Amino acid sequence: MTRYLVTSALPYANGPIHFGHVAGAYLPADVYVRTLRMLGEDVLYVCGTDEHGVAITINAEKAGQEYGEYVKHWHADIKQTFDELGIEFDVFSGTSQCAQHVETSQEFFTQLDANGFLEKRTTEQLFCPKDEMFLADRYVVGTCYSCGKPGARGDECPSCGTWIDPLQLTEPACKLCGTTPERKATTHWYLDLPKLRDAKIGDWIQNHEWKPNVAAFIQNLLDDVPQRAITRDMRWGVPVPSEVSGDEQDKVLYVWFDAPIGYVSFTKELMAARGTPDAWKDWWQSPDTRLVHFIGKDNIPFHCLVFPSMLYGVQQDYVMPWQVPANEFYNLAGGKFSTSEGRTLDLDTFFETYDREVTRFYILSTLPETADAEFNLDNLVTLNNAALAGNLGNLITRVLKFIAKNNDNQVPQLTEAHREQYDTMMLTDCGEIGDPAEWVTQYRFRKAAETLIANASVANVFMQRTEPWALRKTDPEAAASALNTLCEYIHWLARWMVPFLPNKAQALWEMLGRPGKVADQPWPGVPQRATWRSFEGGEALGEPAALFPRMDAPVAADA
RNA sequence: GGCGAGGUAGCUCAGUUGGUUAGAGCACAGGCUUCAUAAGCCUGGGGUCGCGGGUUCAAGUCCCGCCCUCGCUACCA
Repeated sequence: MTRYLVTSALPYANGPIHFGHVAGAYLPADVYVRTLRMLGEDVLYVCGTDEHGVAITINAEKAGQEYGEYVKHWHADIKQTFDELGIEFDVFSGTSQCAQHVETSQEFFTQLDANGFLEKRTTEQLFCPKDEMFLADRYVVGTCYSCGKPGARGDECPSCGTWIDPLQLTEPACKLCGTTPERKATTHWYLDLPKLRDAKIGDWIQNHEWKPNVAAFIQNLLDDVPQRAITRDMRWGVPVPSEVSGDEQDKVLYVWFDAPIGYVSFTKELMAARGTPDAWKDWWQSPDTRLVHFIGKDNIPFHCLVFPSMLYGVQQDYVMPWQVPANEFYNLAGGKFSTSEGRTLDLDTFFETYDREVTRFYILSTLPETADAEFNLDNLVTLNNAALAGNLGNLITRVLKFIAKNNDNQVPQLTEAHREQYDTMMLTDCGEIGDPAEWVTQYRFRKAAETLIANASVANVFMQRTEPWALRKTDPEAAASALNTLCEYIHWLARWMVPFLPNKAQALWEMLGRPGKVADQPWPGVPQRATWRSFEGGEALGEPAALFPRMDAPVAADA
């Protein structure tokens, strides 16, 4: 049986997560997973924080915290944001916390080495004699040899954008203590991407079907793949396995090497917790698995080239990615979200004013699927008032309050004589609009959200045409039948809403007097004339309430 | 510097492999309705598709040049 193994890019445990991340990799994945589950598919959704790397050690030291303490803080912070937005993983671990991660990463490294896909090389690097450590990447600062300006980092000059070779920096200095570093030889391992490309990955990439924006991105990727160093001289990280390292001391796997392996080790952790420690193989080493990576576009090279190369290179029948529905970037009205530049929203304050699920729906409606898009508060308010409050929400209250007032809050009776006419009226338009899930499975989430609203609109038209408020005076049976039909349709909408608005869907479910969790219902698909009705008439309804209060226009931003 | 994306109605955006009068939502105007969250329904106005060339019977859609905006550049999706 087909299995869907869904991952979202591991967020870096170095700061709060923002809507840009949410829109890029997490919210679409969550909607996808919820939809597949209701469709009856076997799905596993894996994520966790990426907790190694130089940026974390620098910032933890600045904050005066232990590395482990530092990443746990951000792990919890990030997890809370996901909880607030209703993003639910099967496992949300972390690369420094997961018990299986070190062993799994080391196995990858050892196997790649044994299979001839690693190369060991010795080069000169900068070493700080005072701190007694090699100055990897951003641990070294200096004057740019290209533009002559100070402030260049060991990897890149922020002034002119030149990709820096730290050995050539003018007046290099240790970022921690300012000491002038010296050159010292060090040995590292390199992932032989050219060899992996020629062995398999090149053909695989060429022949794989990618989402259009992904295909455009990776087109030139293969021509000039370099070998990449996958080890670093530091202590925070997964140690290079001793059987390979030999005499080399204090070397860890480079963070981008061990991070994606987290997808595998977190799966192992989950299965171990479930008491079936070998079950991870059913997901990672089975031809029945469809591996789907949700990422932002900056992660395309990793997930389309590097990680597949690693999965192939260990030669243990790992699955290759099935789809990589990468999104473009989601900006904050006018510029990008950036924690470091203060272009960000304080989510705690934000959620005091703006409903979480409305926010979730707005982000889904504006996802950067094909091009960069932006988050705009005015548009969020407009979407809420027009589509959610005016269309979907008002449909629900106008029908249910009418029934509460005039039919003792019970589902009105359908008279057989009216069934065909009302089925036709309701289902013809709805059939043309179609099933939101069909768009979800094509990763067209904006279109899916739009389809949900368009379907609600069908019922507003139905009510306008049948006019039950007038009809009940002239033909009560017809009026009851029309209202019965509207109840059926809202019953349908409640299930369609689940992936997009999970809590609102549940609230609606209860207003309809339905027991249990709506998320446990099977996906209803497009209503079919012969089978779509399920109310007998006479069922007690719950208390009708407005699901989507109107919002006031936001106060003009002081930006 | 390298790479990439985008410039389509007032606003936010759709526009498959080039093919009849360029679409949606919001906003705006007029009409209808009163069950409902000043909500709903119907109709309408509004665009020489960034600029200049080219290919073609036919281009928003392909090619060349230019202008503008933005992003990435491997440790912020």
